[in-house]
Amino acid sequence: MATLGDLERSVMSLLWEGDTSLSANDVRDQLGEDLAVTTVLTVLSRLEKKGLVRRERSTRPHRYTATASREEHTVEMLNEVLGTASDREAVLARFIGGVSEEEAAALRRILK
Amino acid sequence: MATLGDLERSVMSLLWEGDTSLSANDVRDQLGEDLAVTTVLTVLSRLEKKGLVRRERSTRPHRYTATASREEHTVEMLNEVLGTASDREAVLARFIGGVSEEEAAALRRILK
DNA sequence: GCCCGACTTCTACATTGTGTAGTAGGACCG
DNA sequence: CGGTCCTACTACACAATGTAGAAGTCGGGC
Repeated sequence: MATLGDLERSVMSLLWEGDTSLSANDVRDQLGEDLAVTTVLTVLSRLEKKGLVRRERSTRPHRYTATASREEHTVEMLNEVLGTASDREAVLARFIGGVSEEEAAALRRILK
Repeated sequence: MATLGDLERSVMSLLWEGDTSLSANDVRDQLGEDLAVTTVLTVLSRLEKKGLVRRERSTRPHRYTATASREEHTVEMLNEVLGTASDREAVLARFIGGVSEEEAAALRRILK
């Protein structure tokens, strides 16, 4: 399971928000908290190991980017959760039954 | 986040499967592994604290039941994940776009 | 070619969640 | 009253995460 800690999530948010790649220092600056750069580097390494982040090693301050968009990642999570269901259709039915009317309309369009 | 460990998940499976409430001993017996009852009790307590399990304290071997069905729980998880999305519709679109044709048909029916 | 400063890697420690279980205490049955 | 059954409390190991210092490396200026 790719469960993220608070700091990891914050870092991913930054990488998902901006469309440019960031260096460890960029990340540290953009996070509100006052962290050591090594802390950020550790987190980035862990995220890389988890496959959520790609690291450009050829440039000298290495630059980091998310391997998938936030939406793609969220969909992966959804599918992971749905994968644990014994009765997928029952779960989908309830889940979809719970979305707003607007969203339901959008879904009808998509399913056409 | 209500993320479950392996043993916790196994116990929840038992409680979700059978429709009767179970005592700690029942759970221990029905799990394949050879665990101490105290282990099972610890896990059940933690699940209770997480709100996944209800404990009947009035009977002498306390009896345990899941507070929600497996499907309900899965839907909760899905909503939790969806809640982290910035663009819900985009996520839903991708997610729903990925289900099988059969499931899509079922969803169309539900959305009517 | 060599050194300095920036950058990365390695190592480390605290905290928390989970698996696992022993031990002690309360209630009941005989 | 003693044994049995059950629960509560306590404990410990292991992994994940937040946090950072110390040590190593690399590129650019001299």
